[in-house]
Amino acid sequence: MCQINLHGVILKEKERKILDASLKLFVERGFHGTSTAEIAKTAGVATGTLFHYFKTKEELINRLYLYTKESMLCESSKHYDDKKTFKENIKELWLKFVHFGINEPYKFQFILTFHCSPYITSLTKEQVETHAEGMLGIYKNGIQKQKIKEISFEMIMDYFWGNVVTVVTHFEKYPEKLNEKNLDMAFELLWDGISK
Amino acid sequence: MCQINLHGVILKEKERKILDASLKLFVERGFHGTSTAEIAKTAGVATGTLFHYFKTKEELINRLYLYTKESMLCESSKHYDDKKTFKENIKELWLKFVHFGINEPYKFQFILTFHCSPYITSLTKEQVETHAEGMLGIYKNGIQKQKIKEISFEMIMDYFWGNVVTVVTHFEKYPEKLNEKNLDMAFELLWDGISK
DNA sequence: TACTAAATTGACTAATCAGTCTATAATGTA
DNA sequence: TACATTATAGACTGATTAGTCAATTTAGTA
Repeated sequence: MCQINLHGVILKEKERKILDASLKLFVERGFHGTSTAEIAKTAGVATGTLFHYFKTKEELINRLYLYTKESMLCESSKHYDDKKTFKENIKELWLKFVHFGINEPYKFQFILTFHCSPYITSLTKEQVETHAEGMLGIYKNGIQKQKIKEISFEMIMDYFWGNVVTVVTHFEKYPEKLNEKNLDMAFELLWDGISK
Repeated sequence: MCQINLHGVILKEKERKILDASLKLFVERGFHGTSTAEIAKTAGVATGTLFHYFKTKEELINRLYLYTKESMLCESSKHYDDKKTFKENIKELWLKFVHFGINEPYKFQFILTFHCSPYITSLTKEQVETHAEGMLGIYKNGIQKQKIKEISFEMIMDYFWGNVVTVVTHFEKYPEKLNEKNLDMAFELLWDGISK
């Protein structure tokens, strides 16, 4: 459900093609390494059409950021489930991100590369809730139940996200190793690190 | 000792200034986002001088990669010390990388950003030994002494390096949190993850 | 000193860039 | 149908780019 619209706005077909072409090219060659002419050509539209939908190249990358980040977050918006153990709750969230990274490598890489870049305005960043939302509930719960170490929320957050990135990158590098057993082992590295 | 020369070749002063200016600008604005004119201006030389030392912009970034990566590796070339415990050995290596990242944020960020970029040729990558060298000895030792989990070397390597990146990035974001206690806690996250 | 090679300069160039503009086609609406 | 709005196209433009080149200075050597 959460695929063709962005903040509730349905994307036109050519707009979509431009975003998809940009995603591929920005990841492969970077922002300045990709010309608007190349994007238009890859998307199969004229440059005029590109600038009809996106006023500037910067607006294009900002809209692309919203597009990719929402695509990731809508996969992982679930909240804490009391019927499952604490560890299972964390693992579920972890797996959602890891699967997103594996199934959508371009979107994942784009978020990684550009979430700290100067082209993405702070206004854009404010428009998407961070992936911290899901984690905050889990963190409070974990501290309260004394399941996780007494480490600051910021540290756990960065550690959790860093672990997701590591694991996704690892299985991208060694795709033949991707199976449930290795995925479980990778999660244990994280879990044994943060749990008491 | 290992600062002004590169593969034993001593750098001329202007060559040095060009590399330093490039490092700053490439990290801040990216490869294509930085013009050779800007680099020359920042370095205080003419564009002709830049192209006298570096045939092309690509050669410049490749030499810069060698320069930064050697700068990192020469800080951490020590081998396994049997007088210390296994954990202490790992921690020492870990701290070397973390300190490098904190003390040389531009070099660290440059390596992070460009080690997977298409501008760095595979020939260049072959010229610097990977940071795997120091780790391999530790890994074999750890498996043999049954101190670490039975996980593939590649996974442990990626996990170790991912952790270094996470920790450096974290303390860059929250510099007020940088102290020995928090550094120790950060290491425990890694250690408890990989140790049996 | 006299000669050579290397270092340094900055004006210059062909190519490429983001973005514009005018014309035309498609779509919606009354 | 008649009219207005939106979508699409691609040639075009002024600015910027990586890299060149001829002229000049500096450094090394005999």
